[in-house]
Amino acid sequence: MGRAPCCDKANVKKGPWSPEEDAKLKAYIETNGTGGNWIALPQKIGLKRCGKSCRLRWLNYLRPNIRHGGFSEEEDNIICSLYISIGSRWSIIAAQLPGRTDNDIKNYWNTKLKKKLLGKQRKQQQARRSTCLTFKQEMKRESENYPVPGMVNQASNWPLLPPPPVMPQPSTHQDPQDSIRNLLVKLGGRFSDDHPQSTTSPMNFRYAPDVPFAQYQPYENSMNILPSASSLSPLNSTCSQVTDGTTTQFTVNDVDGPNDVFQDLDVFQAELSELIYNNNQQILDGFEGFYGTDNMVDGSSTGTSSVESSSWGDINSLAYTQIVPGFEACQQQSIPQVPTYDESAYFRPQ
DNA sequence: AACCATTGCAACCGCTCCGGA
DNA sequence: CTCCGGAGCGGTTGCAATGGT
Repeated sequence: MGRAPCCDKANVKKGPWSPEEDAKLKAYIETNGTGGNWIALPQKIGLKRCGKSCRLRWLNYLRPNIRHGGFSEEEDNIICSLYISIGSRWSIIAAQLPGRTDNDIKNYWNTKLKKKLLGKQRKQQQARRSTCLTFKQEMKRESENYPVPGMVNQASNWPLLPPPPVMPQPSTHQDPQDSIRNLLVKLGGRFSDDHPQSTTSPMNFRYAPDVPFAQYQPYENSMNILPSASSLSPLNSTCSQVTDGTTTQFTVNDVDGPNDVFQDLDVFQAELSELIYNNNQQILDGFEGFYGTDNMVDGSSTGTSSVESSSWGDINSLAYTQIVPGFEACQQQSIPQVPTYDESAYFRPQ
């Protein structure tokens, strides 16, 4: 037995709103307000619409000061940074962009922003792939000379690696109002350096909207937030390996300890581009496919839904593959069903 | 010009949260 | 404390507009 519908589905109109309906709804709300009861509102004004539909129409379209389209670079940055830090919590993101609705931002992300970012990445991947081909051939030659039955990517067979890419350095000035950080704290988030005693993971921030403001709970299994790419040098991270005979488990450690998040908003855009530029095709394809968070970093369950896992997995893949050299290789080794990827040659366990 | 594919956006659906009884 | 109903949210769908062949 399901829940009773909020309205009589047979007697409500669906689909696009007519100008007359818009005018009725707008006039009533501007005069009387919503009255705190959307369900009853359509009957009051003689609209054959579901209350939820009225609410949506008002919030997304009729409400004063609504802006549609024409997102600025600054807005792009805010959306990206918040998406990475708090995921697809569109209403929270929208709250930081005056005049924007959650629906608008959601649509903008899904239809433009994501593609825009991934488009850059694909170009870079093509360039990088050709470089990798050389290493692939090297590896193949070497494995033919020194075959190890049943073992792939064993450390002793790894080719010498090119030096890691030079990361953009953060600007030296410290932005006094780290707006994103402040926002997240304001929303009830937590940073590792705010609560040193709770550094159970190297980067243990997670936005926790379900936790009342200032009541922080440990999120030991939570997904880690993307730290400033430049604040975490690839050289300062290690990836330890434990093999149980059937699968290989990797753990990412940042030897520098807890890291602040979003150290400098000014370099965010460059960093984001850098992140995306430097990811492999498999992670990229994760946007269409799926990587659950259960397969992330420590392999522990996060308790998130599959849908949520997908989002966080995607974004955190982007983050970690940049932060930790060879993170993609970690992923592939702990997810045996994922086909082997040539660029694993870039990773060498320490 | 016609057809098909893609894109963008408005709207819907179903779920969770939350406050009041 | 439990239940119920409304509000709010995020994912998904439907369709018109646009672009490509």
